[in-house]
Amino acid sequence: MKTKDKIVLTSLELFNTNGERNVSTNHIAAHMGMSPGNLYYHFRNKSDIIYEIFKNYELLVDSYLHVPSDRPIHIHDLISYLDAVFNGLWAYRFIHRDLEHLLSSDERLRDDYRHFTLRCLEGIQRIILAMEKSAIYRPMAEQQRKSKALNTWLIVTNWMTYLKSIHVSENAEEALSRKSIQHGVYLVLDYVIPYLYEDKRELALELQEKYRFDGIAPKPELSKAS
Amino acid sequence: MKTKDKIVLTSLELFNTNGERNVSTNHIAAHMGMSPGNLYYHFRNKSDIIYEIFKNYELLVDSYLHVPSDRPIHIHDLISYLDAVFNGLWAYRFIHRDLEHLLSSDERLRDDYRHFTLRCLEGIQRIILAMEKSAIYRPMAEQQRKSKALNTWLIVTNWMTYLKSIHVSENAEEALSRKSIQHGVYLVLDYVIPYLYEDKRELALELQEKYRFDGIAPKPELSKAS
DNA sequence: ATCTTTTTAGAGTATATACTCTAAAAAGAT
DNA sequence: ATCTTTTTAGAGTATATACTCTAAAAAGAT
Repeated sequence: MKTKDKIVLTSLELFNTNGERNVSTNHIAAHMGMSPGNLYYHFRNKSDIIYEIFKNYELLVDSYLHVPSDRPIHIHDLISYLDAVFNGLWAYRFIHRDLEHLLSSDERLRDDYRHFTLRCLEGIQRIILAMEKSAIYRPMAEQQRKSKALNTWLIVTNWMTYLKSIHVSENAEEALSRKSIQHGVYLVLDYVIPYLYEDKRELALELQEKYRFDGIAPKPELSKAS
Repeated sequence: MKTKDKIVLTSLELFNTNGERNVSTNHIAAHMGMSPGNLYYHFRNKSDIIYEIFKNYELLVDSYLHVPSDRPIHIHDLISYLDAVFNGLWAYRFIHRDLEHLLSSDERLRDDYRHFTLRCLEGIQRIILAMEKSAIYRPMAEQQRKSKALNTWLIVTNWMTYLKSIHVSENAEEALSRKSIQHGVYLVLDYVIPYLYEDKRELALELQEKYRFDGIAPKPELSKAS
């Protein structure tokens, strides 16, 4: 593997575990056992590394957010979408956690991210529409479809941040178990299910159950205020 | 007003407009026309300023997230909750935007925020339950109530970040108009309405309509990928 | 009027960070 | 075998930032 690719991989790993803000270019170089000078031979600056990582993420998401063209869409497709989405979210979790700062320090990323978001929202709407056509979703007005897509987006992109914020320990690795990530799928399904036709609901509820994870809120301790 | 309170106010203002990360203690002092030394006379460090701001926010939210004890709950109460929530969100918007970093650099804040979140989730659940009892919401299982509360929380706390991320300009002030903030109310209502009894839906839809704002996604431009 | 406490200014400092520059080593081409 | 290009190490730098320290001014108490 080329040094350049290794830098991207190492950076992603460090960003994910420590947060972009806490990982300097010196850290990345040190972690790879190379000199800072060398790192800067491969990348002009830190933003370029981040940008390249984002581009990979974009590619990943764009690759799976498609309505099947050769056959009607099925409930299982919905599950695969959600699975894929939350896996991607996990693999690039630093992006949504440090989004604010990333966007404010790189105009190019900001632009791309905006388009990426709009593209995803359109994709979700197309999926909803396809579901309506296969008699899975009840038909709805365009405005409603928009709201559904947006709410779904908000839930999905905030899931990582929520999980990190709710856990006691600073150390993300133990807190953010695979299981707790998957509970995101459960939540989105909870949002989706009321709009399904009655005959599909049972299957959906069954599938949903596999994603449930109750160990999220760590302590059932009594809260201070009412 | 005491200098200490002025520091808190100025900091909140600067954090909101520029993001906590981009506002140094030197900036705050300069913006107030005072010396850094003076600022550090009033606050031991930057974290203490942030902590005090958070405590104010906590107080604000805790003050309105209550089920009325003397009368049954009404749909209008729901609207007031949402109005209050989004106003609070706006007034302290830097918190949810820079949450990740704030929590990772202050253990005390981290703990308090966790409790705050759990408290809010419980509050939302209590409101849902009260709505069920006043024959507004259809009755649901506890697990479902939990999911609803959590999804609502995710939508609400991500709304600010979404708005900032989707706008072209770096300058938040023009992008984040009062109107676009309010669209968050519209979205949450969209989530809520299907669970209402039929006879309440029309009123809810009417109330919802006032919060609609279509100018969110700035350009209807064609996206690059399908 | 004098003493004490609070508040302020302003210069200064340690540290981290993103990034540069130069020279040497390694790899590749013919 | 020699030349050219790519890759690397390592020392160094400018800058921002959070925070400290000291001395003086202002405010308050009696």
